[in-house]
Amino acid sequence: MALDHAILVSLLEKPGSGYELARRFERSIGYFWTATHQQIYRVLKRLESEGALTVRDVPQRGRPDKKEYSVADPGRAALSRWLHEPIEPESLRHDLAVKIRGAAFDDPAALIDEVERHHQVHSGRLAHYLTGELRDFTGPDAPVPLDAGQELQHVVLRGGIAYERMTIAWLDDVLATLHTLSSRAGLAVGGPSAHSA
Amino acid sequence: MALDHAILVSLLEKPGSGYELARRFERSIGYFWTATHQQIYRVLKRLESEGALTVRDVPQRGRPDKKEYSVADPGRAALSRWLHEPIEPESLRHDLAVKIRGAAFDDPAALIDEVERHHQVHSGRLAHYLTGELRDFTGPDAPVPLDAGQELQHVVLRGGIAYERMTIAWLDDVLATLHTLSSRAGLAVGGPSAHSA
DNA sequence: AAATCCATGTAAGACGTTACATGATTTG
DNA sequence: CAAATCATGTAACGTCTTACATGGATTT
Repeated sequence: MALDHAILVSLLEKPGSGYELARRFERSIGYFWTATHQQIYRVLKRLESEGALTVRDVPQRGRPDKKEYSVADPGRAALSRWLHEPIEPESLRHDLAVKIRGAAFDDPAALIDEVERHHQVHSGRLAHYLTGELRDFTGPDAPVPLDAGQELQHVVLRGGIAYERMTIAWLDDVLATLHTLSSRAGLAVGGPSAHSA
Repeated sequence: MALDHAILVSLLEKPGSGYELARRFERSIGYFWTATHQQIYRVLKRLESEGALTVRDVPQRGRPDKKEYSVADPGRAALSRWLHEPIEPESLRHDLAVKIRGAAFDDPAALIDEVERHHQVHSGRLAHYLTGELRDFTGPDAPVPLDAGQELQHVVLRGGIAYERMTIAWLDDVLATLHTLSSRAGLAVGGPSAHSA
């Protein structure tokens, strides 16, 4: 289960509360793993009961107290064990691709808006990643040289950037295909004036 | 739930048994959605009980009988409804990226073998996709012109090909980063002969 | 006054994985 | 004769998602 390990890595990078972890999963860690706060709270509890984490109650003024979790030695050891185990290359689950193949049995043109919406979302993510890259790794305020942890974070971020660029190019390809098919649909072999069923 | 819809699309493309679907999920549909035979049998039963599918018992000689499922009108309607609903752009779950970030707290060089193994798997998938593309869409035996369904299958396959190419390039980047870090680890600022802790 | 943020949680249900089970036929 | 292929399923368990619930502080 990689959620355990993703949480351990994130807490090693910086201790924090369940709420803070949930925010990180919307940002940097979220580039490659998603989780909701419900999942996170459950796993934090389990990892603490297993001794992998320690908690510290942090009272706050004007805010609910928070529980700050840190990685304990057994947690670090469990992570290290996992790092040395081989894992399966992941398999995709891509709803949009199911839709595209399904469109053959419906109206392909009806998918155009949906694909354009996905295009916008991915363009937004790319812009966000590029901003983060400039801020943390390649801009004038970035540390020089980067330490090992930062180099590794950077190469993961480059993966996210490459993924978004590839996806955007593919969505352009999909849009071109859908446009071709819908203009083709109006035409029979003899030309625009041909009879239709 | 996209497994329902992936099964409906696959059965619209060609009716078949649970076993045959499981094989397809290892191949063409599996480019973008995975499922095991246990999941498939459960969903087939449910879809049939809901009236979305019809079954036909096909006796076979020297083999267990099979149940051939086809999509009924309510199933087609359910698929069409889903096609017109917006879906969320998917979020990644990439174990290897978790490992790469985790490597900062362990030995980055220990990841090299694992990354090379993933590289090989993705290279194999790419070769497999390219073979399929040549056979079905771009080679001399492919139909000309392709119909709408084939064009849509092809654009999805192009997505799989782009994904594998992007991933392979990224894994090269990861390997270069890991090699740089492990050669750097042996060196202190003053050069190879510097003292170590 | 309403919405959003911080901060934590419970509960129910859907979904997915792994292991187990059967049995004939074909291939090596 | 052993292993793989075809074909279907059950059971148990683990994970993930969605909805519900609370309550003060801050922002609009």
